[in-house]
Amino acid sequence: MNAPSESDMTIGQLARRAGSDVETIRYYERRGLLPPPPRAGNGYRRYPPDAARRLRFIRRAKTLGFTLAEIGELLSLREAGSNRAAVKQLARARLADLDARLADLQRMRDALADLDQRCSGQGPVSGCPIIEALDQEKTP
Amino acid sequence: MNAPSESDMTIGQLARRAGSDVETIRYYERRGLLPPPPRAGNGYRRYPPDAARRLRFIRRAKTLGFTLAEIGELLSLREAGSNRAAVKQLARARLADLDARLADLQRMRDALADLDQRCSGQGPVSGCPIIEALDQEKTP
DNA sequence: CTTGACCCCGTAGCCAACTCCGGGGTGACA
DNA sequence: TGTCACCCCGGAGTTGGCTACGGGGTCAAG
Repeated sequence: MNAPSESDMTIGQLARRAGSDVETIRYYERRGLLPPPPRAGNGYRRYPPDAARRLRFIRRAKTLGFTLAEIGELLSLREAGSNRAAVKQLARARLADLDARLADLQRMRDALADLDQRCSGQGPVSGCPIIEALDQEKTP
Repeated sequence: MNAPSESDMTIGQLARRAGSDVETIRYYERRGLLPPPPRAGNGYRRYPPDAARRLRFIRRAKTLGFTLAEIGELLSLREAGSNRAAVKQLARARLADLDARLADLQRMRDALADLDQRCSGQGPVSGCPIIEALDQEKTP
């Protein structure tokens, strides 16, 4: 059993099918996100069709902001058939992190947009609201 | 002239006064953000009082999201006494970058918040909306 | 005279997620 | 037989902004 199947792919074929990159796939394997596939006689990796599914899982999880470590956890959870609570906990942690980063960036954006609006863009640097804001203590 | 002044600081004093760190100051010097200060007879750096001002400039610019490279540009612009337009251009570029990152994070956040809300947190992983969303093609 | 805080230097390590390099084997096609 | 795309591997390099390390000098207090 487990004979090489017609539908198996090389790493390049997998990369194309999953919209990924050969080096990235090898990297994920080193990281433990992808199980080492069986090898053909020449040493080439031979991927079963569902390897593409796993790769796409990783890609989608990345678009939600999960780190590779977290994605590894998600994949384990899925395989272990464990409780949904663990998944939700991971999502919650990621959500909290996203909210924190959003708040930080939003604060930057608002402050900078305000300065940008107040800077005419004309005349010498001295007196420029942007430079002045950076230069001196804020007088609240 | 340029004799060591009473008000000069060692690097540690500067760090405390500017709310920074000794190692960070030396790093900024290597990066070219801070000019190499004159040295005392024992080789110690001796900073004039306005070094703290420059350090605080850097710190504030960081809170607006500028990179150290951009902060270096801002400092040069300030010293060169050049046109305000260059400053505004830097601010605009930073603003555009912040907006892009905000949009990206916001998209992640919304998608993840939606999944989180739809996941009961109870029961087995199979059927969990979060895992399912990652697992299969979106059906549009 | 010793302790401890401070200072000097160059270099290496850290984080994430790749990305590239060099050197070498494999396989389909002309 | 050549050539070209593909595959293998281990290891180093990239980005940004620090942070740590090791080994050594300096200085004021006690």
